[in-house]
Amino acid sequence: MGEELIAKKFGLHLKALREAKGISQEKLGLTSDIHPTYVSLLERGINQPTLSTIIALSKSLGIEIDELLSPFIRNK
Amino acid sequence: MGEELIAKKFGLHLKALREAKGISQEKLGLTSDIHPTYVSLLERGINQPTLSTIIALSKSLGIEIDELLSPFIRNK
DNA sequence: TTACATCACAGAGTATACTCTGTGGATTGC
DNA sequence: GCAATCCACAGAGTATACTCTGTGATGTAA
Repeated sequence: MGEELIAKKFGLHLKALREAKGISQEKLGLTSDIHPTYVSLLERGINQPTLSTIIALSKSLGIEIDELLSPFIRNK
Repeated sequence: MGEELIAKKFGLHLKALREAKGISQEKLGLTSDIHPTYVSLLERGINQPTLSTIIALSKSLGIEIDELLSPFIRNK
């Protein structure tokens, strides 16, 4: 799987999870200490997150890491 | 959790998993298309991986992502 | 001793993750 | 109309992820 596809898949899933929680990119940025414009970059699949970003986002969304990364885990 | 601690935790776990499989950093690097010296950097907790690196490593180790990231997931 | 495997580590370079400021479009409510 | 919210996006800068080459230390086996 190419890196671009990985970023796109992650971005779509992140956006879906955020919208399911009913919070804005700005609010997610505030609670996760990630710049709102970078949340936008992630959701559009332009950049891919590092481990600490993944951890910060899942914590801020109130979910476990394996839920945030479920598109990349079989049987989920 | 600080970024350094995250990198250290991940590195120790990666090393344990790799040694459990009985393969060298060089071999893991070959099959995952990650430079062997970078595997060393990751295991020593100097750098932290991006999502695509996490995916490549878990694939190469023959495990799921949530097993590679289990130190950061509750109830695992 | 020699040879080989494995790894830590340095140093230098490239790619990209991430921040910050700002602009503008689309929507909603007053 | 105006104001406010939300977001895409540009552009520039800093930090760090990642590659590559090389050296040396350690252990093990012939």
